Amino acid sequence: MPNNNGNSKEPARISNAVIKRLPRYRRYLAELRKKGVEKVSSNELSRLMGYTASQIRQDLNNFGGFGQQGYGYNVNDLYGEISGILGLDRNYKMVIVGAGNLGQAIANYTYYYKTGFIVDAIFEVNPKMIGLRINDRNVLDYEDMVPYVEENKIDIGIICVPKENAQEVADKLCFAGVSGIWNFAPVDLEIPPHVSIENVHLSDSLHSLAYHMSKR
Amino acid sequence: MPNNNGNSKEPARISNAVIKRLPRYRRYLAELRKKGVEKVSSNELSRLMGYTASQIRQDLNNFGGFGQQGYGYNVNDLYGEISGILGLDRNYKMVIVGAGNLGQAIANYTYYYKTGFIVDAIFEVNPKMIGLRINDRNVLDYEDMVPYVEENKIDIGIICVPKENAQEVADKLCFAGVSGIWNFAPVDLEIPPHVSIENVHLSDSLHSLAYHMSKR
DNA sequence: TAGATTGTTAATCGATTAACAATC
DNA sequence: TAGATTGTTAATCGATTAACAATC
Repeated sequence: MPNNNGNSKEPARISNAVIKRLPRYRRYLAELRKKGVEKVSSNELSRLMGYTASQIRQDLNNFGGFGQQGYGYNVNDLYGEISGILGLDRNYKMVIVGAGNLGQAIANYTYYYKTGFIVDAIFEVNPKMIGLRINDRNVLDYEDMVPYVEENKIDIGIICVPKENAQEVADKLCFAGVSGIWNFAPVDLEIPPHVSIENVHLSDSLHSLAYHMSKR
Repeated sequence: MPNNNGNSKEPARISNAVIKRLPRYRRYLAELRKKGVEKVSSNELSRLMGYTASQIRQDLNNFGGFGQQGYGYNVNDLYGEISGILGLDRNYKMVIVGAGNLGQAIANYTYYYKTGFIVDAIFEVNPKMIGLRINDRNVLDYEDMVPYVEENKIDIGIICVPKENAQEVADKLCFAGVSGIWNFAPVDLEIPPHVSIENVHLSDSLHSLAYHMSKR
């Protein structure tokens, strides 16, 4: 039964540390599944992933008792449960804003599409690009973004514009009704509380790599 | 004076949580500097960044007493100190492995170049791409990667190949002597202890966005 | 049944926050 | 000097690990 703090209506608040580990669990379970492994114990997962067995059991028990004493966890079932917890049992409609290098790279990825994240269109201000097609999606005029997002019930806006314009784009996307923003601009954006945001700060990532490299 | 656990030779081990915040401090300080702001207190930074003033002072004091009682922190100086701590006071030579969408996108970024991260070459297995130029860099044969990395004293290898090939690429890069790996493949790589690794797991990022979106 | 392994409580560890003396 | 704000110690909070009874 899900741990819900003794209140049978409200689910317990899950810490961000746990949430960040879920996609990783899912990757390892996908791997095991592909290899035809049927069951896995917290101890085996521990050896594989480097978390303690205790942490693995704690993490999973935030969401329910998916295992069986004396047996372990069924790989397939657990994979399905985690996919469900992550919200991967539905599709997400996305738009990319900014058809520069990064926007194009993301548009050309087929991986997301395969897993239910569907890029619907790409918006751009540069008139030379408007009307082109990238990986079968239309490059549309940024001016038309708000009505498009409204009419097509877009779920996620992917921000691939220079940092100077990122906040304005975020404001428009939120106004138009997205419920998630995937931000690649190297700034922190202000977002209304009902919208989720996930940042991919590539420069921050590179800088922390530099830190670790220089401290040796 | 740097906090060094009472041992004057060994610097204190800095927690990863702190290190991950450093690039963000640096971004905000860069912003302030650009605006011509001369000094900033932990309280002002707190309001700006959303960390507690106490945490900011603790974080900075891991590395030294950069502030002045009754005054605060000099923006320029602190920016320089943090840049130095991150190891951004030198250049890094990099190679990209994999000239697909992501590899090309990274090659086309000029931002890294400006800040001392220099893409030297791009390696690819596809013979149709070898010999092309992307943003003024040569696309070279993957077969020639190891001697190239050795001869040119490459610091960082950027892995932009499919996940099936990522470990092999990492092994070769480490053998050839890189000291850092920036991994974009959605797998966890085994790396010798003297090499640093930073992962950009885009699918994990998207999946945690999906989690937050579905829990509302 | 006996052995294995979970679910869960308790103990530990580490990170964040609060408080305040030092000092510019 | 008085006021402001740091540097730093102590208190609190939360996350991880250990332990073990429950149970398949």
